[in-house]
Amino acid sequence: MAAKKKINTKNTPIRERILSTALKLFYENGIQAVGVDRIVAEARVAKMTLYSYFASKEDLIYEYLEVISGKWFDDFHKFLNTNCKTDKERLKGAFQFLKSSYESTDQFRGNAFVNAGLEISDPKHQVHGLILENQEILRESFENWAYNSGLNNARQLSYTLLNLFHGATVAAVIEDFPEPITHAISTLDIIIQGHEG
Amino acid sequence: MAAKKKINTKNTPIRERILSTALKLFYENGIQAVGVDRIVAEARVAKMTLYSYFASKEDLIYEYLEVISGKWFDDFHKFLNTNCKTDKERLKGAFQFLKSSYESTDQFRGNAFVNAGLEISDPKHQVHGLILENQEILRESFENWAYNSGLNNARQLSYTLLNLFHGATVAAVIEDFPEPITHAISTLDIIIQGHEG
DNA sequence: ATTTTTCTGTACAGATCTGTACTATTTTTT
DNA sequence: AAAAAATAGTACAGATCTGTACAGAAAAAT
Repeated sequence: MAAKKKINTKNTPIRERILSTALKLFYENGIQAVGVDRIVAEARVAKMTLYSYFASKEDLIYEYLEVISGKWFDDFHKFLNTNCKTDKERLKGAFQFLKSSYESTDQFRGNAFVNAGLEISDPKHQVHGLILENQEILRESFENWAYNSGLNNARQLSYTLLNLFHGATVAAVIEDFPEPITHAISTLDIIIQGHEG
Repeated sequence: MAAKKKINTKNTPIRERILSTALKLFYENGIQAVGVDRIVAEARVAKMTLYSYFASKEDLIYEYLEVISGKWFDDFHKFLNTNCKTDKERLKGAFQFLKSSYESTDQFRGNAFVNAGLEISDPKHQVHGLILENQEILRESFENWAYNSGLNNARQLSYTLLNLFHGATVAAVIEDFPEPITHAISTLDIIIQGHEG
């Protein structure tokens, strides 16, 4: 993979333009469905320029996931910090963030990692490590918040919330409506109450 | 689409062989990732034979979803009828079926409809109607079972269970482990208890 | 202002994709 | 056994995909 080719390492706006275009296209249409030609066309860049910054489409995919991971967690924590005071509020805040993502994104396509994980079926593929890492970070956040809130079975609750999180996301994408997320939010109290006392 | 071409309508074993091969390949690898050449190769059939039974790959995809839908619901109800007596047991049985699917399938890739829905990003695509139909049938089953069990907010509970169902499925695929399903099962009681009395 | 680097645009190689043409072979029907 | 239908196998058209070659224009550096 990624042979001996000199890659331009400068951080020019052009590189950003290519990456952000790839970001948008990969997210909205899926990775396999988007060709390099389309990326360079929408980024208004020569194909050779793209290949001077990225060794291959594979590398571009990998960086896409890295960037979108950082972006997602940034937005996530920013949302939680401005909307939640306690860790218990953060448990619910995570789902409210999901809803706000649906509403603010012009074309909501769910979780980029879940989509990538389902699209790339080979579990030994390079990107699967990154995907698992992300899910684990989110789950651990749930677990910590639950533990700090004095809830019992914090670990199991974290898995439940992660399930619910994924399920609501997927269902919202498929149905093309935010209802599943709304339903998840209104169920949260019941689930959390079940872990109290 | 699907122009004026005479399609062989006989129900020969060859047609079944093509379809079952496509079923397996589409499910395990995704729709876009599997080419017609690979289907005819693994089905040990000439390409023209495939195209004498199916007008296009698009048609094959559509029939794939139809068949796998029927198969899934068949297996689902068969499982429930042999393992559950009451509708309340069926609520849990649905998730036990999911677990048994994971264990019995040599390469578990989750819900074919969810995957197809995520893969085909255009919400106006032909297959999205079929996908939504399936999800609604499952949700209504949940709602009916919940209602017959005397649980309150049966409708909202059905959405929660559907979310949990999808979430556990997706997580199991990504993690390549059945744990998310196990966790979902052990959370069911808590959620159901929250809808009692 | 001149050199050097970067970017563009087109063209193309090689692979792969869907779908078709055509002939030979096998299977089925009569 | 002869005729008809179905299938195989190869080849190929046309489109699309990743990645590269190369000449000229634009930008940056000196």
